[in-house]
Amino acid sequence: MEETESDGPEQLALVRDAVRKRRPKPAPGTAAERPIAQVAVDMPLAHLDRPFDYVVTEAQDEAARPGCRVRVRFAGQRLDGFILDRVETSDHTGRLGRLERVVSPEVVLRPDIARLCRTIADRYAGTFADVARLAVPPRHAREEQAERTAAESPRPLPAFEGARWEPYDGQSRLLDPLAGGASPRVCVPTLPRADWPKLLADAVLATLHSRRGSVVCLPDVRDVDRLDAALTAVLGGPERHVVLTAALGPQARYRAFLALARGEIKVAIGNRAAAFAPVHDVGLVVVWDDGDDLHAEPRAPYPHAREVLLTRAHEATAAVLLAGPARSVEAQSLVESGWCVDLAADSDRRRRAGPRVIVAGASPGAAGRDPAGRGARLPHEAQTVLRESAPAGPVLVSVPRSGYRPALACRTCHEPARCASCQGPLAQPESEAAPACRWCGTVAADWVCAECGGTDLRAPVIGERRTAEEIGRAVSGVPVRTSSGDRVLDHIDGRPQVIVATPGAEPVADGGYAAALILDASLVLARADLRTGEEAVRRWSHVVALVRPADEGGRVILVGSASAPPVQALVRADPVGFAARELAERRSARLPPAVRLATVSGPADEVAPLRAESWPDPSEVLGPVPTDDDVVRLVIRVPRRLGSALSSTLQRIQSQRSARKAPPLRIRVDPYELE
DNA sequence: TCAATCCGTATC
DNA sequence: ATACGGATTGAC
Repeated sequence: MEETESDGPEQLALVRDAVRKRRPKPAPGTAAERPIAQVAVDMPLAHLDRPFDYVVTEAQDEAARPGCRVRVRFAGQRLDGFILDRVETSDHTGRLGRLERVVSPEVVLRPDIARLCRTIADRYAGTFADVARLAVPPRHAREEQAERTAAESPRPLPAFEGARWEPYDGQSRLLDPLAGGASPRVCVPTLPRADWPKLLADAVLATLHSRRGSVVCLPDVRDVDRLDAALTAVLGGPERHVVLTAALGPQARYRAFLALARGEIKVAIGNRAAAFAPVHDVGLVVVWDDGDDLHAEPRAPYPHAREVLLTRAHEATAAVLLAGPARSVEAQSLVESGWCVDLAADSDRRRRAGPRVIVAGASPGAAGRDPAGRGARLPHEAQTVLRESAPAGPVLVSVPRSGYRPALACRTCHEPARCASCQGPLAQPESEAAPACRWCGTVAADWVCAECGGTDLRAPVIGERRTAEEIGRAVSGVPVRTSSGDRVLDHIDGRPQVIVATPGAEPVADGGYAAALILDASLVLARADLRTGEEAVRRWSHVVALVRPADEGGRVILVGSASAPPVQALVRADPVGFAARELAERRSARLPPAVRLATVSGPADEVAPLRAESWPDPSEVLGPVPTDDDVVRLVIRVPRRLGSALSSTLQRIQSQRSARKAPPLRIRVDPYELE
């Protein structure tokens, strides 16, 4: 602390004396200043989810910084933990134990990230320890000790320029404020053929101009790779950002993590786990394609990267950029509440940027009779476009399912075909292969329908491989390739070729696709899920975004029913209008994000009594209804303003259970899917 | 009257 | 999870 004229030496001495008197005299061997460490112990029990105090010895004093890893004795066991804070006194009345060991002085869980973990744990009715495990990768001691090459004198930061952001009015509404240290919050539906990695990189660069860092979450590794390349180009080299993904392996992952934790690098990109990246002075958080379910963590307490980053932006007063070719209902909700500004390009511009979208084939009536669109799967119009466009460049064919004939049914009674030995579903994995069980692999040699005695099979669902065969017959002289699952094509050149791809596996084409076919739309829309429509628009928007604009001949043929709202959203190039409509429906159906909803799953005799819990008022308790096996599910929904009350009630239920040694129930707050 | 055991509760 | 304390039980 600096001495000022009013704080003379005498006054300082008085203050020091007062402090000394208030503090109990440190026992010999304990740290002179702030001898108490508040420790978050790595302990999954909900009723122990709070800090515990330990004494810091004199020898540990220097290394035992808030945020570092320690080892402590807790209830007779040796456990790992993080120091949350160092304080003068403890509220604990009993005897304090000592830190057994300071594992390393490295600050891996800074107080601001610890606070974020706490907020997220509370929002999702989980424990701090579970969230901290997502935030801090396992230690790699060798990497920590590695002698590091002295940082080269950094190249000057390139100037940012707003040309790419012009359609969204982004220079004045995003980039300039970011560079000036402000924190705008925006939602951007990117235009078809937009160079979105560069758009995101521009925003990161502008933020760096205010000496602030950025955190960017993208759903899958291919998206991360694309942004990685764009950042290298836009930031003038690879040294100003790091990639944080599980695919890196433990050592490289920890190296990237340390560079951020030490403040050497201020830009982190990666998949959902990167949301907690210890970027210093975070000025911007970005979520690309926030509607992709890969942003939802599959481990308890199932946080969503978008919610983590929105929380982080709120706590750190950082800017927010939600971008993607479509718009999630959650993002639309943020726009309508005024929390985010909509940077959508005007609709005329949006229409001109995209291909012409034509609906073909199955009339509404036909779709009702035959959701698989049998016979009309590749209608005449689609074949014409395929033949006309193929000479002009690559054509993308999007099919919802991978494999060859991924499902089989009885030709006579249409019942799904089942395995004779285990009742599993039958499928034909390859062109020449016999039908076999997808569960046990048993080949169904002489299949007989258990319902009607029929012996002929039909395929109500066609996978990408068989589609490629059909396309190959329809167009000759053009190579047909597939991209799906574990055999994904990342990128193709602009020569004439047909690519049959499943959602998320579409390669980027040089110069854009001349045309795209979207097949089996009615099959996709037949699913009865909360997000069926939203998900269809999201996936199809990705396809549309890869095709040349209409004035360069770009066309998209969607085979399905023209009257379905998701199809209309595509034809009218209006993903925002669709999201607004979905949100209105969620409001009237009282579903998230219009309300806060939680599910509690577990054994029937343990879940059923929870109906009588003192839930927040007002609330609706639905069920319990049986799910699989012996598990039932209870649904509780409350107005959004009571969301934190609902979460704390759920936390109390888990605490009371863990205190009496009952196993935790499966609790999900705003689950991604809800049949 | 005292040790062995059980059960509930706290875990710093 | 373990560990401790108080209550309970059973044998002398």
